[in-house]
Amino acid sequence: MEKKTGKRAKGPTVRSVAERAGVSKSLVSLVMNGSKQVSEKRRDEVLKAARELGYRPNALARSLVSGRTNTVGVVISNVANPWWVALERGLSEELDRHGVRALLADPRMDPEVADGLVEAFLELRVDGMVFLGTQPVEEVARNASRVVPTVLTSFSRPIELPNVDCVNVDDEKGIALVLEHLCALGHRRIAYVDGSDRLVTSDNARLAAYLSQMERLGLSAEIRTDISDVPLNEDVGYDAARRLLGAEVPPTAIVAGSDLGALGILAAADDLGARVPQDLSVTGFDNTRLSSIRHVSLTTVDPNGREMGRLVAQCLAGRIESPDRPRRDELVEPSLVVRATTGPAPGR
Amino acid sequence: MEKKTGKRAKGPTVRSVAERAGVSKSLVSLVMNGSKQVSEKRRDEVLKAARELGYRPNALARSLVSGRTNTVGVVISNVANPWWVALERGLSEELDRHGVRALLADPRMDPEVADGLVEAFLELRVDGMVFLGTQPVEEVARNASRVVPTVLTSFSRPIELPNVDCVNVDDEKGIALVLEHLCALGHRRIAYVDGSDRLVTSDNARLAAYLSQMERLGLSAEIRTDISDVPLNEDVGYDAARRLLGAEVPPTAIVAGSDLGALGILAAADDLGARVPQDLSVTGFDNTRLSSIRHVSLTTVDPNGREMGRLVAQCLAGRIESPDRPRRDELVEPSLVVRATTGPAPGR
DNA sequence: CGCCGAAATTGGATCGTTACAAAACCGGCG
DNA sequence: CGCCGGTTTTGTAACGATCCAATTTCGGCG
Repeated sequence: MEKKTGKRAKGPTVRSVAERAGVSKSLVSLVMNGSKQVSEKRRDEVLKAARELGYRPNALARSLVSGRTNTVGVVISNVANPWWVALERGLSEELDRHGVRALLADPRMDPEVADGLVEAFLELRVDGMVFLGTQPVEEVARNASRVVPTVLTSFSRPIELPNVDCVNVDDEKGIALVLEHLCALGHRRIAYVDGSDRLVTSDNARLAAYLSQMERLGLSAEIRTDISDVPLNEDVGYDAARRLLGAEVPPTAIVAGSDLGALGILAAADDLGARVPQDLSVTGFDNTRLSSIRHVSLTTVDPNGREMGRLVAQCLAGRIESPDRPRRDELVEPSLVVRATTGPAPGR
Repeated sequence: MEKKTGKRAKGPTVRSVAERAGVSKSLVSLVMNGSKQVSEKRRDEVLKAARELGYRPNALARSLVSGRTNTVGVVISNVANPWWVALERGLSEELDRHGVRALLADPRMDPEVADGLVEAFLELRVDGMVFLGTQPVEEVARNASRVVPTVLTSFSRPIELPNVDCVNVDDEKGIALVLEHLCALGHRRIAYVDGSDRLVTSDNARLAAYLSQMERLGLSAEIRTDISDVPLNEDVGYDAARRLLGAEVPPTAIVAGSDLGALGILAAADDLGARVPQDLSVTGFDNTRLSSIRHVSLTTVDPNGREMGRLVAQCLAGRIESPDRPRRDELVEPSLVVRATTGPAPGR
């Protein structure tokens, strides 16, 4: 009847509000943006008209002219493994404070999908990008950083790009906390289990930390590692633990590079009849929800994700403000969460 | 030097590409959208110019005129509890197939944040919205559905709104699978543990299914429930199990309304010295990553999240096509995943 | 009463794209 | 050579907001 079929019903615009309130569209714009220099009277009239029409500003049009979207894209490497939740929370909270909103995207572990996703964000003209975790996105992140302010966080290995800020947990400190804890419990034969991303096995910060800290503690002779060439997961941890525990002189404690890996170790201990923590102590890394489950109660390192997220947001906000300022490389202090999987070394 | 300070560097536009290729901007637009009726020669010239300039179409401008963003907003009630992962994956995959991208948002369990998020999506003029899980978003979802095609999924209770599609797991079927499995193992004293969202305790579909199915199996006399008035989590499950197992004639099996609840039950059994599954069988619901951990190995119901996601996408795509078509209310068939927490009833 | 400066309001240009109708091109045919 | 039908190409008007310079309003003051 009143609308041409085929066209979708258009919502109210600044124009229709202006007509209804009997003012110019410029004034409506001023009111909607809370300008101080409009008279009380006009402001009320405009707001009333807007309410009556159910007016909602069109962010597309706004951003087109203003050049800012107040939106940042967050690419989460692997949504299935919820270590990122605390980080994302801190990030969003802090961004909120800057009037910016985070939109999340899941690349589904597929580099091509990741590519498309980032492309979509860039076409949307987001003000910045955050890459959360290495897996399928490293190359993509590189490219994005040439176009828009970018922050990387929780990459498993150091990345130095011009104009890109990085935020990471202090792996060295985290591993040190674990080893000191185990040492204090009398452990000496402490093994380390981890995986690696497909690209490089060489610079795994946690592994490096294990090696240097063992040395510092005078335990160089006890160093034993089992490093897979795929990312650490439960199965990888399980297999590694079976190998380590099957040795002639098995370790009394196993440190894993992630909570998931530690779970695999726990399962292996179960299967081999080793009691935790009486016969074997096990630690994880990340303090995911998994580790806090009563049935698991894993001693682990809390990377302080919320704080990391907050830092990421601050870096990003800063770089949006001044895109060419020198790069920041932040380390966040982790803490140790002692639960039920660590105890005194056997025979002590 | 060459750019006025203060202004952010503007990227190449359809106009600059046109100039460089020596054609009109209309033609550039046609080429970028893959129109069939441009000559080979022009097409190549334009593409070359675009490549050289690093041109990237501005989705804001495009959407402003076309009226479509090819983007849908997905609000995930609680990102921390990863039951939604499979669903989101199915959803995104299917949307991809329709040329639509999903942007996720985390309301952080805060209704106000949820409100702001949805408002932002609407201002971005997304083509549709998906609400994934009840918690803080129900009212918000109601409002959104008046403005834009909307699909609800995994709401804990049935919602009937005009023009809103719903996709859910068939709770009745899922509970039936569990009870039949336990019955076949010889269990009769099968208790049920669940929570509820703060709004309504009354219509919890899984609880209702438990009641009706127990009756169907001739076990009306054995019905025993422990329903909390907060959402089911590990602690709630733990407390419920302690109460149930402390009874004079304790159940030989406990069915939980979620995996997390089942984990609490497992922990309680542990603490009370009840062996699982020899003394007590336990089942969950959702088949989250948690349940598949070797150390847990929970028998649970798999809601077939991927399929649900796919259906959500189809509903949404359909409703974007024709916003006023009758509402669809889909149920997805779940399946039973038998792991290590269920076994023959004691003394059998 | 007329004029001043500050405050309030407005018109029109602009952002980067698509839509649409009009114009240019092109080979062949009468 | 002029004209015809069909394909290519182009100019111009949207889309819905913001920005900015120009204009109107207004209270007070000489």
